[in-house]
Amino acid sequence: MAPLPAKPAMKDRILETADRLFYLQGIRAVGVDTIAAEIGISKRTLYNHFPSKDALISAYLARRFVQPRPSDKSPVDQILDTFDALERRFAARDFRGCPFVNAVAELGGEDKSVRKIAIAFKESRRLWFRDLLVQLGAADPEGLATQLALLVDGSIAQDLVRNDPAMARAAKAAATVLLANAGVQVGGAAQKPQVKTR
Amino acid sequence: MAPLPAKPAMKDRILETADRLFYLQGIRAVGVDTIAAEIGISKRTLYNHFPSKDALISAYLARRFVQPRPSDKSPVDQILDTFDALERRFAARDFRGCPFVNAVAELGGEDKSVRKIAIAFKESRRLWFRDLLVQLGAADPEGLATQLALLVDGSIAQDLVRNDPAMARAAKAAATVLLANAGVQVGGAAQKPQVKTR
DNA sequence: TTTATATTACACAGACCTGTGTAATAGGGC
DNA sequence: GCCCTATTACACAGGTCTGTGTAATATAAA
Repeated sequence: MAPLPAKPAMKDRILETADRLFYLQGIRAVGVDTIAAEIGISKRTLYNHFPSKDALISAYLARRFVQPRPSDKSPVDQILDTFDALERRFAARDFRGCPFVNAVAELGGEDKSVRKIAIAFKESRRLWFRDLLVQLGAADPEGLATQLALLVDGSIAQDLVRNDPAMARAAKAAATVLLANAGVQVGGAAQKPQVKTR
Repeated sequence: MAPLPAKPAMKDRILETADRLFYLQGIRAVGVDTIAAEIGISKRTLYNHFPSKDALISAYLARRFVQPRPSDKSPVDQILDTFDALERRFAARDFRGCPFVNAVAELGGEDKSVRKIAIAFKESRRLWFRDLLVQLGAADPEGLATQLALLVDGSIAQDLVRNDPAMARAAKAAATVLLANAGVQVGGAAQKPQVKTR
């Protein structure tokens, strides 16, 4: 009666490989034959685990949808660490932008399920920022969370094109200013300039 | 001896149509047959004007590389108007992100010429920001120009996924704060808080 | 061993793609 | 009229892609 007979090996291997190839080379650019050949299995086996390439694409994106794990660091450190982590990922040779943005870009807005999971991912990241900002007592946590998300996605898009990890540092610098302006004590002394934005 | 016999009609029509289809549906998703059929010409005619699809792709991206025209508005208005223009484009139904970012995302970083023109475009926009910031006497115009570019690309990526023109307003609000922090007088009174960013 | 399941090799259908070859045709300038 | 160029229709080569059908084979549990 074991619900999982501990035999998810093949399906996981397929997913891992599809993830790597889809992400690095693009979804349309990678055929199922290529994925199967890379693992060393037959195409038939792949289709025994996933009914179609679309199903594999969905599973790929679902696998990429990971929530940031809880941290015991201070909220402001968690926010700023985001940009340090980005910089590290930019420096890695296998970084190729945001898989959700890339999927929407290459599959088109018509693909409903892809857009849906991409929206869900972006919103979950925004809410993660927002909750931390609420803990910090920042002014307008909703708006500021959106702005931080813009900086994240902006640096990702810029790095995708330019291959320049400095984009993450620029985003962090901007985030620092925005946080300080919202009354969050960041590194140095606290300020409350509250520039009016409209 | 007229250098241009005023007969660029066909080539332009091909480019216009390729631009629209490539941008809206993706480059890989649109075949040359589709483009020719959309114009109502034969595929042979298309290949008489462009030697390959790659050439058409390059021409498409080159056509998208437009410099912002000179304006007599104040530099700060030019900067902030950028985000208003973005919001208007987001609201249009035919907006589908940045064509350069999309091209790099779907064609992969291996395609040298595509990446090259994408980098050139991003850098030209950053320099446009930078020159305006120099005119304004802003602190650290280089860094701030990069940050503004991040906000532009971030809002574009977010809108591509979410279809939400409010992303442009959020970017504008963030830009306003960053400008004020750099000592630029924006709408209300000037401030010089100068949050230290490292 | 027997039985059930997973996997394999391999061919193939049907579609789509880029790019070319060719001979007929249209249309404007002289 | 004549000539030149652009365009057309159309077939086709050669490639890739997704997805299926099938019969043989491995593997592991009973």
